[in-house]
Amino acid sequence: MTTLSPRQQQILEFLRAFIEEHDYPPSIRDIQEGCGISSTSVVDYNLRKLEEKGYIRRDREISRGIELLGARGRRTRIVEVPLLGTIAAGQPIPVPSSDRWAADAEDYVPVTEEMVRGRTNVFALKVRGKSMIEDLIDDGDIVFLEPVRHADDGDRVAVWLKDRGEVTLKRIYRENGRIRLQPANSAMEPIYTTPDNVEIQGRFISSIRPSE
Amino acid sequence: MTTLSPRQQQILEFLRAFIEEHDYPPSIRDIQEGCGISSTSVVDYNLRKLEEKGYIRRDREISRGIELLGARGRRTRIVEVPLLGTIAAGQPIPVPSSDRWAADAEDYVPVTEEMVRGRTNVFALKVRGKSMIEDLIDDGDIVFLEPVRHADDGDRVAVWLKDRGEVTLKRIYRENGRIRLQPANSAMEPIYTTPDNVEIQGRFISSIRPSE
DNA sequence: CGTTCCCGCGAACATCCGTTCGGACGGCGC
DNA sequence: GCGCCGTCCGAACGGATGTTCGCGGGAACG
Repeated sequence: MTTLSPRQQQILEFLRAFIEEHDYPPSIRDIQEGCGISSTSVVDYNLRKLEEKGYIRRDREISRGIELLGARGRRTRIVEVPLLGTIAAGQPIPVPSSDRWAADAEDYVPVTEEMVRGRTNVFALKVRGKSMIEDLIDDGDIVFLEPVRHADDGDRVAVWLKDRGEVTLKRIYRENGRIRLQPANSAMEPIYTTPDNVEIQGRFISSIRPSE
Repeated sequence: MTTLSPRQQQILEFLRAFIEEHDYPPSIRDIQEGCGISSTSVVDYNLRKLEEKGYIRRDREISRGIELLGARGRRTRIVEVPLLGTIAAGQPIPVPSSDRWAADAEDYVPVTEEMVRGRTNVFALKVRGKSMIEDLIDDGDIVFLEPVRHADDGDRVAVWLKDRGEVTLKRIYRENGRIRLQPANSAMEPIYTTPDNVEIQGRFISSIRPSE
């Protein structure tokens, strides 16, 4: 990335501070005053430079049409993932449909779009228990799942066990007519059951660990 | 919180969508067109209502001077954390100073501010090896550290071992005059050394697991 | 029916604001 | 010197934008 003149650094820093404070970008004249510049054209000139170099994006002819870009000229968006409940809770988790998939979410988890790996309709569950500890999923972690009905052997999936009326996160394996739900915890035994007793609710995408 | 008229809900929703798309608020006339309203004064009227009811904040006389308030409006900010290198690399990692703390970063990791727990000057390192696997930090994970020089017993810290010319992530314990660097991996032995051989570079805050 | 209140409409106004243009200053290479 | 280039200056133009005001329709109420 190209180098910035002192004035450009100053303007960039002012942009950050201004947006941080106001939640909307400054006008050219705001920048002018804030940086002690004597003419608006100087601001315009340097903003063009900053745009060429990929630090900002401008919408021409539009007041305050300045958008700060990230490190490599990219813009990281935030996805609000609905937190639908706890996994291993006694209640089955309603699987979201795509139209009103988040209507009954208690809460939302804001994460960078990288966490959902480009998937759509991702939902989140809070993990209870340590049954997946060897897959590095701890008690209290939040897991992100994509709503799928089918999974491959070895996938980490949230399944609803009909006879137990319970949803659990396990690795799934099909073994000659029956289903093995394998915890990632050597102290725990797998669950064996039949295909008609399980309903796959989602496949594991990623997880985060909330503040300790 | 008071109830909103359909028009006010419509405007509020438009505000959210517009800001999400542009990163700056709409003008009155943007709202007018976007909501199919025939007069700017109607927009102004309803914006006043929204401000009275506490959904937005307005800066008078300032174009696009609208700020979204409230839980759903509160924007989660993104922090660009400099990725300074790999931990357990052969090279000591230069600890950033607060003024030019990120000048030599190879890359930046965008994360929600929750990941840095409100700390400032946080930096990131990519983990190599499984020495902290029982603390749920895997090979390839990215850890976030706050630059500190001192730590308490049991803290997970990045330390520079002077004699090895190496930086490593371990739990630190002081034991009658010497230092024990404890891996979270029962297959590995702790490192014993002397206080003058270690230099604490940062304390563990959180970690993420990049795409698999 | 009259009054009041909420809400919408249209136009006009004053200002805000992005853009442009001519000019100037200083460093650098030829 | 001379030209070129990056940067800055001051002023002006014109469109964008927030604000205001008078007016009207409709619902609720006495």
